[in-house]
Amino acid sequence: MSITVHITNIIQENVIKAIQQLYGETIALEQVQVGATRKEFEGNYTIVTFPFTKIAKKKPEEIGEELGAYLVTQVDEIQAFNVIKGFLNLVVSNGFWMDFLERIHHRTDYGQHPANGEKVMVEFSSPNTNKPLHLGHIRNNLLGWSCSKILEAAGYEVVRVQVVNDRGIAICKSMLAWQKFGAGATPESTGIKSDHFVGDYYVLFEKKFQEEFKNWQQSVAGQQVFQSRKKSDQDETTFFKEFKNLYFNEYSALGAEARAMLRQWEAGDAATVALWRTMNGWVYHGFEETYHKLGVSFDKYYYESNTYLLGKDIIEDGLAQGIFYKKPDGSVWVDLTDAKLDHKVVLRSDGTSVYITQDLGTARLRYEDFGVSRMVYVVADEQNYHFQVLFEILKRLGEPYAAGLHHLSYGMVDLPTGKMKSREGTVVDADDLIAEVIAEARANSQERDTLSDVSQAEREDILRKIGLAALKFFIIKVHPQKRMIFDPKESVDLQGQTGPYVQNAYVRIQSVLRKAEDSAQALLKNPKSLEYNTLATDEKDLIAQLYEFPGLIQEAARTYDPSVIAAYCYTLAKSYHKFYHDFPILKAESEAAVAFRLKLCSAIAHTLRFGMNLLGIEMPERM
RNA sequence: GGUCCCGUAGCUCAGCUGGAUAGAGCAACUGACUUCUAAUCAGUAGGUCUCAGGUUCGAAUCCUGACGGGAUCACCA
Repeated sequence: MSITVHITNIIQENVIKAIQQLYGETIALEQVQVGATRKEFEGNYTIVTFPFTKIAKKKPEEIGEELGAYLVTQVDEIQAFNVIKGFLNLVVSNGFWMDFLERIHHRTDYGQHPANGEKVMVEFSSPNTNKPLHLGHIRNNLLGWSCSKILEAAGYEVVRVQVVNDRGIAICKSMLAWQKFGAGATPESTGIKSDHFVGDYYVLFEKKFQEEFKNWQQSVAGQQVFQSRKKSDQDETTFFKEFKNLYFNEYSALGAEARAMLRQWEAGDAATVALWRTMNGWVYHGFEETYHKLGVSFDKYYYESNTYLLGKDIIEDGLAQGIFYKKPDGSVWVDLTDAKLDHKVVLRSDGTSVYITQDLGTARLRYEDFGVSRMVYVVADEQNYHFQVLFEILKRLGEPYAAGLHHLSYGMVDLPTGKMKSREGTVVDADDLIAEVIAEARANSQERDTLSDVSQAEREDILRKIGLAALKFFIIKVHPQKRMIFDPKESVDLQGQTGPYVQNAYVRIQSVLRKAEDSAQALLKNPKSLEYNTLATDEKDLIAQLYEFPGLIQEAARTYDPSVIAAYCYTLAKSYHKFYHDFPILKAESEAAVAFRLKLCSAIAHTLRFGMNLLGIEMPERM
């Protein structure tokens, strides 16, 4: 976007001048409220005059009249005004809108801000390697991806990373189950997508473990434990449910084997490490396929197997600086009670790391790797407390990037029946879901029969774009902070406030431009459009909406909130659909009108495409 | 129990740095395709913005307190 000052700033500054001249008081910029004029009134921008009544000692209406008169004479872009109660509505001149459209209609990157020299890291996805990706990961990936795109559009250089949790007891469970029951099967030999293949062994382990646990519960040993350890009024079922973890760690044969495997892995046992590499390799292969389908990618992968020992040096730093303290047993703590965050262990008494030690170390490592001034962590809201603690510690340590840390926290995706639970088999698988939405788009398209003349490959590409748009838009349009409900049984909507609705506005424009053929190019360059001086309200509104786009991107970047871009794209598409319905374009009343409307269409198409791209949504040329 | 988040139409969601009559979509009902793609448009109906106080010229929006839902408060990750 050009460096031109937004018109609301011009208005604000002139209101300040007017108040100075008329009433002899100096006010701050923030005191001048300039908003968009509501549809029912005439005008583009509205100033609220109530706050000035004390300064002016006049009625809001009088102030409105006086300010309006001043602005019309002093500001070229303001053509007229009207006052309704305490609201001063300003009408921006046609010339201003026309000039603006002339400047941007050909720009495919309208909305892109110039580089600001700042580098920001966005961490997202961050899966465990024992299970395939599910609906929760989809929300995470979409938020992370669009957040990074928005930051780029706002002028940042972005580094996309993910931290892969590739170690620990969970992957050992899959490994063990495969070793014991797999009989040498591979993803290739079974034809199962490789991350699902590994996930199936994780599920198999849990199944075998449950069987073992059940048998033990009936055994003499199990009953003895129940009798001796149960709390007074606890029944058998409840007791054993709560006892599960302890059983795994202290009684289970399978548990012992899995833990032994983890120890061997940590000791660097060659065979165990080889198996671990093989199975994680399968998982990564499957993940990449899903990422590819989702349209996300990463610049750098951090593996916890490499980073889980990091952070010890930071502990030393913190102790030296007196930020941490050591307990007699050797464990290291931080006192964050003055930040309302309690005491927190940062190193175990045996000298090994806890989760946050690793995160401290990884933060510093990333800074050393990329020199970013900001880091955004896209992680579900169940970790809010963890990130408050992490950021507070990094701040106290005086890390150079500490002021630029942000936790993009998002709510869980619930099913109509409640939470997704893997144990109850209600987890919505990412690959299944993607396939379903595309199938839905296909079914819908067949009824419509508008794509019968395109090639098979092209049609599949279009359907893929439509299906994914439906899914992505549905998720992105909800404010990240809110929990959202997703009903997988009810097929994703393709009509109304949806991705395909926005795509359709774009497709209609492309269709018009195709119809205009050669003349379109000439008309798009035709300065005659400037002679079109009877701008209808709908046309003016469309240009005014386009005008707000760059500012909105900044807003979305500032608040790390992609949902505002989704809302914008929808509103713009809605306005266009109405315009398209009510106004002829190629058969407009004059050559100037045709040229103008084509430029308007072109600008809208570019903006919609750019905006949807920020959400990770591709635009088809037809549908 | 402490802390944090959420509560807006039957359903899914906007609006929340205080401003005009609280907006969309879905579902329901009515109408518009010989005219640039009807995945569209126009209309009807649907609200105690959870509740109660407070601040203000003005509160869905800010403050306090209830109520309801969720998360978290491990030498787990």
